[in-house]
Amino acid sequence: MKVRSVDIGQMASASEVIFEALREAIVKGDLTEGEALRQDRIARMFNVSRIPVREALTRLEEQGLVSTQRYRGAVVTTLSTEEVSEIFEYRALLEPEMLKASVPRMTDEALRRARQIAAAFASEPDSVHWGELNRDFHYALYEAANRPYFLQAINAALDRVDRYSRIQLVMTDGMERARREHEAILAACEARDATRAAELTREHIRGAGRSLVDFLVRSRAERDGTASRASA
Amino acid sequence: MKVRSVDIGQMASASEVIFEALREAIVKGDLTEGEALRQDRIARMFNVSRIPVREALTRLEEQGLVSTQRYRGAVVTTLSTEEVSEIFEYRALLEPEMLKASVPRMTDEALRRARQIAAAFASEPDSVHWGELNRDFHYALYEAANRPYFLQAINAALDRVDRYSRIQLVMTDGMERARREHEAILAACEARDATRAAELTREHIRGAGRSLVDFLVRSRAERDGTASRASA
DNA sequence: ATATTGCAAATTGGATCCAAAAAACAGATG
DNA sequence: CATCTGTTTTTTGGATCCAATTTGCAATAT
Repeated sequence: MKVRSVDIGQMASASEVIFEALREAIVKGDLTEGEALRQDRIARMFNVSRIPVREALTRLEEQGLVSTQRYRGAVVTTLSTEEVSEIFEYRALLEPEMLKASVPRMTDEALRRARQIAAAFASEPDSVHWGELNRDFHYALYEAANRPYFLQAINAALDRVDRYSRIQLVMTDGMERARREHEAILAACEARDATRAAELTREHIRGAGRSLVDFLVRSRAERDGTASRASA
Repeated sequence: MKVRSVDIGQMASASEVIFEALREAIVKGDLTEGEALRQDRIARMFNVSRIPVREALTRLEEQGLVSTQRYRGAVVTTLSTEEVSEIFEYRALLEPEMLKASVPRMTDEALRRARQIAAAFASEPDSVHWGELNRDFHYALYEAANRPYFLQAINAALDRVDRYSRIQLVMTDGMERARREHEAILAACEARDATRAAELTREHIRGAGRSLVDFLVRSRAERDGTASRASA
């Protein structure tokens, strides 16, 4: 009898493992902006040579999560407030369009899943899994649009600003507000009102962007202020 | 006397050179879809080891220009008609927005440059530099918007579909039509009518997308037809 | 004390070598 | 003849080694 082997998912390559680990660490904010990523150190952490580490860093650079200078190594990218603002404008353009395409095609099953995730938001007001849930929620809404390129673009944008969003969410009332807005967007989807869902999404993103930029401007001004006082 | 060294632009790394060369070859269509990219062969072409070649291929994969399978190497990406269509929708969303932001900020100098490039279109109906000119034209129009992330996103999308566009342009009346539409967009910019310029751009891209997808569907159907006849 | 110069250490980019996997091929078997 | 099987060849992923460059630091000069 032929036993179909179960190895559907290939054993991941070393560089893949490292790439995913670093990517998650950066997105979640465990690696802070400006932090240097030494090839040798990372290689030892994973018990591999520097070669797969370099491949992972190359990919991260291509995604804009780290920036490297020749012979000087890689550091976690720091986004200026202008860049954060631009990325939110970008999301505010793409995501409503995505949702508009998705709503007419969403199955009841997809709506149920989205509602389930929305419920999880309410029950878990701590921010540990917030980013994860946020992704899942948006993914559940956008999935039916069946636009892989759009989805990838949206995810890339999310990756870049996620760590900033997380900081802001816990420091302000952002979490409660996001929960309410998600609820409204989901309700519009359930009512099959694509236009309204898109409009709400646009405002949701614009609002989140504004308050994040605001938060960054203030906290950076303060930091620079104390820094200059300290150095003076 | 202090002589400021002149090496403003660092000597490019080997992987950078290879990356740019392969990228251009793929975008221009010199490397055709599905073509295998052997590390060893490329390494010998550039007189380097496989290491910088692998870095270049990793970057190309991250940009979606090649796709690799573990232990099986890299091939130039083939886009389905659905993917081409989606990328044009994406461009049709981003580029008008970009232009709308750009028009109010365009200097007379920028307009002059754009007009100069538009003139070059007319004088050089051959398609050799068409893609190049097309990029330059759009870049001249979008530059003033001062949105690097949008620009990068647009360029990435252009890179993916450029080689298909080029084929279609020479096979149909696309070149003449594009020239006319560019003229109209530029006129709207010169009249500082951002809304109209954006609308024309959207239709320009939508139209180009439709006719390209149409062209691809037909030429691929024919190819598969002859192929199956040949193999039968 | 501060700026400058000349090593030494740390770090990266690339070359060479080796192991693992896939593809190509040849012979055996139904 | 098609198919299976074992072997050889090709090709990729990763380890180790070396060269080029930057960085840290000490000694010196101003």
